[in-house]
Amino acid sequence: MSFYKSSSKNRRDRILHTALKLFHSKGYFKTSVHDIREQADVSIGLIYRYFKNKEEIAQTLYQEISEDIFATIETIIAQNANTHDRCRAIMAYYFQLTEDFPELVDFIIFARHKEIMPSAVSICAGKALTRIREAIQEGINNGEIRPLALVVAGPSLFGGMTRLIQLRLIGMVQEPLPSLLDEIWESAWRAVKP
Amino acid sequence: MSFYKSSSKNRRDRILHTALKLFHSKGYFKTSVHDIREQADVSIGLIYRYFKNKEEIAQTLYQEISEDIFATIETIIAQNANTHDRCRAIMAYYFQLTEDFPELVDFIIFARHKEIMPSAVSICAGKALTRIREAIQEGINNGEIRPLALVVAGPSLFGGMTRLIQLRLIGMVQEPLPSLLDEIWESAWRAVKP
DNA sequence: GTCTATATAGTGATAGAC
DNA sequence: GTCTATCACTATATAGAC
Repeated sequence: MSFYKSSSKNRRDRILHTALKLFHSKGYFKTSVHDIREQADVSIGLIYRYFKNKEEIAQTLYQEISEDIFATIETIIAQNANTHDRCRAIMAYYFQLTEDFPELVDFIIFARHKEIMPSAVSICAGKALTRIREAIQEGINNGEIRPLALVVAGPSLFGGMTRLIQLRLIGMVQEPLPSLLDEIWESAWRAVKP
Repeated sequence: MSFYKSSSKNRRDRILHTALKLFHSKGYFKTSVHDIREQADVSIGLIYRYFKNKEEIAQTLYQEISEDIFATIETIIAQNANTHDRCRAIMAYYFQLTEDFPELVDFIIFARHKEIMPSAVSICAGKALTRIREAIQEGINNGEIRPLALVVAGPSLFGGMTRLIQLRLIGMVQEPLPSLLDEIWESAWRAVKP
């Protein structure tokens, strides 16, 4: 479906794919449009035909990736019956995503969006994150999770995961994340279960 | 002691202080040396007399702040007798630091150091973080913490805190963090206690 | 120590041919 | 749709006076 899943022949997708790779390896601000041009093997003119400017490349990236992740989260929630199973499946999904597409996770979770896309309207939340919070709230309401403020329950459940992903991305964790899932999930759930 | 604690008359400290403020509000890459010049009310020439280049400003910032934080962590560890009390005090410290000097915490924890300071030698770890990890390992060894891999225990204990700080910095948490300390600490400790 | 003025290079973005 | 050539600007960094 998305530009990052196939090494697209489609030129627009190739631009996006290349941009994401470079944003990850060099950082957004150190990546020039000329860098993208060179690596994607297209012309400057073509890039500016598809995207108004560099920021719009980042915005497109953000939107398309967010959409994909959100869809998966929805599916996971639909396929699992309770908060425990849902959250665990979500964690497994993010871990696998990090192994398969590290540059994608880096961009969507750890990029400084306000800095990169100042003109975008408050995306910092992200649809997926909102959906996850709703699921947690439901768990609190029905007693699966002990009565915590939502603002605390979220970080309690997923803070460890987020930190592990970050450490993995900067090379400070050697183990593939899925191999740590059982252990970190056990911790996360102990933190919030009644 | 440090440049950020007093609104220094010292010009070098004023440059550092101003740079940190701007790195936080605009981001490192969108802050030009001329911006720093203007806000700090000094000349370009003076900035380049004290610092080789823009990156060295960031490095100095990182080093001096790290040093301060590390010293505090050492003190906290010395003043508390066990892992539980030490880690809780560390969490309280970071929360208070975030309220008092948000731009400092933002820079030291969430800046993309590899991107900003590519020529610096592997600072991503940070002395303070290493020290904290040692304290956790000690807790695992003496049975205060259940037998977890260190790579999992760290994020389990402090992942929630880190995430809360991040959310607070981007304005998605309204409550002052110290008011959430009891609740998040309870979660953190439940996650790792035997 | 502190300043102003300037060199240099690279970046985002456009124009216009094919 | 796709390309090349080029503009206008900004930013880093230096030179050299006081």
